[in-house]
Amino acid sequence: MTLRVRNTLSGETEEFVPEDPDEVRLYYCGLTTSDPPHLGHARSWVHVDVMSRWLRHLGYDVQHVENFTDVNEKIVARVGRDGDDENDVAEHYIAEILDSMRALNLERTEVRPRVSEHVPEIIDLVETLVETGHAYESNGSVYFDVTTFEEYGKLSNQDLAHIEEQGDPDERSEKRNPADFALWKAGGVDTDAIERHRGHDHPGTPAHPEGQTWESPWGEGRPGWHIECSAMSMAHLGETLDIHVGGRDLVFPHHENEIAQSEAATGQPFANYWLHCALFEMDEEKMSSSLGNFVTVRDAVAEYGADALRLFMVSGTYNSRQTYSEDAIDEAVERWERLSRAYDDAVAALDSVDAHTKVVDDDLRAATEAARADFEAAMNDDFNTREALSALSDLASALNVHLAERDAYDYRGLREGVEAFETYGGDVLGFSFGGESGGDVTLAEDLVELVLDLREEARDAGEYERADRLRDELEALDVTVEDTDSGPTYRL
RNA sequence: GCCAAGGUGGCAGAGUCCGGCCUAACGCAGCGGCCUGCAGAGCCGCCCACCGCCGGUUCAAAUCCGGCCCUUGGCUCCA
Repeated sequence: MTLRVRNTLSGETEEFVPEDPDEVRLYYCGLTTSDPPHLGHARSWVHVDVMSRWLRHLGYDVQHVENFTDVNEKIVARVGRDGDDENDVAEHYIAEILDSMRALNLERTEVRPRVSEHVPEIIDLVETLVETGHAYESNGSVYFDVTTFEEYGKLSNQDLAHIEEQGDPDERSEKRNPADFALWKAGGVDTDAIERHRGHDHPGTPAHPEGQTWESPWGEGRPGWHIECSAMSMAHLGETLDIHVGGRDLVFPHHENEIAQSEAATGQPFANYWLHCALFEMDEEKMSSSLGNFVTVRDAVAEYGADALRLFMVSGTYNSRQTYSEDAIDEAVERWERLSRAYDDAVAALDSVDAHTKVVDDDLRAATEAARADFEAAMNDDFNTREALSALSDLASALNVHLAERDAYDYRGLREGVEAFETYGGDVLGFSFGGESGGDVTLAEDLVELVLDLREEARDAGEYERADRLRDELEALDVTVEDTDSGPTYRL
């Protein structure tokens, strides 16, 4: 069984073959450090994280690079509100981004390059493009000449002549063609752009915030938007990437331009597989920072927990848009409860069984095998996390049936089921089964158990009214009590 | 207008590239039963879709072909 992926470049699902048989070089277009990360970003993060985890599961050494765009007018627009200067603002949001990533249980990426630390590489790349005739200087700015790259438009499947028609010929008189894009921008920041981004929500900020500029062969200036990803990915992963991932909203112009400038400069394919994550929709429009219709990762994790959120994200496939709503997340919370409960119950049963038991449940073992095979097949089919999740649900059902209908447990069967949960649900989908208990949790557990002892005394005495009141009071504190044959259990 | 991705049950969302096992998965919600002092969880079962519309190909189509309608994304900063 081999991995197949949907490649935006070809429009087809292809067998995945990395350049190096043991390694996968993956680049993901990261965030601009000017706003708090929201669930839309988290959706892509989680999917890329799962892709990377699956590739590791398949045995590849994954080099996963995700950049921070810390040079941008939007950041300058935040100066005075979120920091004293551009770098300060960027640091502020990078800290929040990293916190959010940790909170979502994302695996750490190998390299997290920043634009501000790669200006020399950017200048080198621009110089190469100028020297080879693919770019030209104009009033201290440098533009990529799209007519010099025959394949321009191949990713977004657009005709250059048509793109040219869309451009505003008056917008930049210094460009040769309307579709040419800036590699290097002369002078300081674009004050119009800053005012646009500032909107009306930044009272009290300086009237004319300064943006940092860098020395270049064309004078003082700032890098263009698209060039950074080419320069940084090449710096860390070489001229040809195996996989380039990003949001579907970046296909044009950003990714198209990355291909043009990179391939024009190196003569090599920039990325062999282009994967695009679809977006969240709220009330039939995408969730985005600029529309203001977002929920921050911080708030969502606090309210629903990382596991329910991750489950919500992977309950759609990465390349299909997904509807965001409170109801949809509530469903994910319920699903997560079901999965984690099945796991917890299986582990508890396993702990109670003698490892030398002769009990064998063929149904359970067969169901576990089937779930494993289904999960593998689903992930290999263009990372179909939705199908994978259903395989995990099937496993949960099989374990529940075993626990509910057998009076003697199959040790090996249970152990295999639990291990499958840990491998596929934990290692691959990134759920934290079993939970973790810190000092406060331990104290809370002791207290809950104390209350439960009192409740058992009441129940034994037939004082159900008092017993139920204790249970209700615990429920009000988010402690769910459940009575079982072997005594009460609870979940925090 | 052009490019791209979609339109599947109350909701959500797979399956469509490689037509038949899809009278449509896994779930959530709802209903009934088992279990239980009760509740919850779990288990068993049920309810709800002829897969946007029209036409075509085929022994056979949600899946292929043609046309149309609608939604979203991109063409300006954006995961």
